[in-house]
Amino acid sequence: MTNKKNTILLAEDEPALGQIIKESLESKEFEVFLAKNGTQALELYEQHSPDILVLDVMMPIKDGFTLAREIRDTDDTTPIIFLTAKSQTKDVVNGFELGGNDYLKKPFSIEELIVRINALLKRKKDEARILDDIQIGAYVFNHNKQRLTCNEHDYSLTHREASLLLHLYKQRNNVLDRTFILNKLWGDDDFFNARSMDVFISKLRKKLQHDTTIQIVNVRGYGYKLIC
Amino acid sequence: MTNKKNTILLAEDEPALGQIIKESLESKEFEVFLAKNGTQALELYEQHSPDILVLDVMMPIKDGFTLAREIRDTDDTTPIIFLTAKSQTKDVVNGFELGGNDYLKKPFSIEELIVRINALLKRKKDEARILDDIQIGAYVFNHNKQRLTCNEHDYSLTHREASLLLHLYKQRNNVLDRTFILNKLWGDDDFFNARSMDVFISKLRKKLQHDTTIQIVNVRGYGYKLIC
DNA sequence: TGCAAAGATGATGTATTTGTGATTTAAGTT
DNA sequence: AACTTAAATCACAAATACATCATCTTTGCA
Repeated sequence: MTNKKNTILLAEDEPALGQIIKESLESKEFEVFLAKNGTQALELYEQHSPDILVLDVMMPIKDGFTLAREIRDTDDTTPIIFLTAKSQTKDVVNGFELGGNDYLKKPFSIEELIVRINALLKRKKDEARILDDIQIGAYVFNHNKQRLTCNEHDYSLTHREASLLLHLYKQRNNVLDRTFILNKLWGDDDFFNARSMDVFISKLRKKLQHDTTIQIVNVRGYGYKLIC
Repeated sequence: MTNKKNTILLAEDEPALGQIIKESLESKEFEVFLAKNGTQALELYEQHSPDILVLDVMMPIKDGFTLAREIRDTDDTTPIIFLTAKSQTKDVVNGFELGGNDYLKKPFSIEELIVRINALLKRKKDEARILDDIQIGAYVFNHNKQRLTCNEHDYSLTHREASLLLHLYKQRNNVLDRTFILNKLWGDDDFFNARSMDVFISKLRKKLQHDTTIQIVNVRGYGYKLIC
């Protein structure tokens, strides 16, 4: 993926504070759009589709909470961090209920803001990753393309194989319940589907055999565990 | 899904504080396992596989950071909240780098802890949801089962249809780039794949026609936008 | 207004996927 | 050690998915 700067929309009505936060973030290789009220922030949001929003709660014309509510109407993925002078926990609750992802009380350290921004961006990236390459031992598994690659070996997986492997991966090093997976993928955990599932486990094992540290072990009566 | 209590592993060496947090959380319908040091916490973690971890950083025998590092070796999904008396931002940075998901400085309000716990649990649930039912207008879309349902209409989707719809959904109300989707799903954006994609857009439109508020609109030369 | 490029849609033959049966192997139990 | 139940593996017919072709419609622009 391209390695361009992450963009931040910063809404802060106090000019001096806004400027210093902006500069600090820019020095950490973020691209920052600074708005001095909620209305201006909404404009900048629509123009630039920033990666993350840092919103002061108390602003003239339109406050941070109202702005967040408007944005969340159509966009429930872009992370939001609220900044506030109020120390009322009621506001914290309010912020999270509106779909905020973090809440920082003034005064805060810039360092901490940056850490929390990075944590949310990392999460966002991790979530997207499910659609990209997943490392499993020496293999690369792409659920979306239904491919499983290991050195010169390159398998294309069927839908069943790919879904099953994804579930095993999501529970890696833990037992994945037979009935859970049968209900989830086959829709019903009857005898025949269970036989069918056996076959697909078998197929996956064959394709995963080039890295012996990876194993799909059976837990008799319960399910399967992907060890990697 | 079952509606049983969410479980919390709380590691806090100060007995009085530990007890009061435990009771507060229990009053909010959480099931709480209280450990008084990192070693005991690890045992409880392995016994109960809690939904979320709340770890005091400074503890005798084994501190919260060390514990987190051990847990993250095999489990990078269970959310971790650190509690600390230290106000050094260096520690906050440290906490997040170890794979922590939130960091609360003592003294904190119980209310705020609860809000942050709920925010992380909600996120966890949302992430799992990608494997479950997604609402699109009057439809229910299950990417995993490759099904699309609307009242009495019930379609089973092919892998291509399901993946395409998921991508459109993830970018809903925004333009999804043609070449992006071609590279992502077909692996290459040549002429023939583009024709193929047209066909699948067509098939999706047909299956989505029972709710007229949903539309896949073409943006000539760029891509498609799912409006819902 | 007309032309060229982009997009939409239906039909179809080929290739792939999957459920199921038959058979073998392994794991617990008495 | 015999027995019961669960799991593994192979093979194959029926069902399904997909690329591609042919044809038609829309859009943007000269």
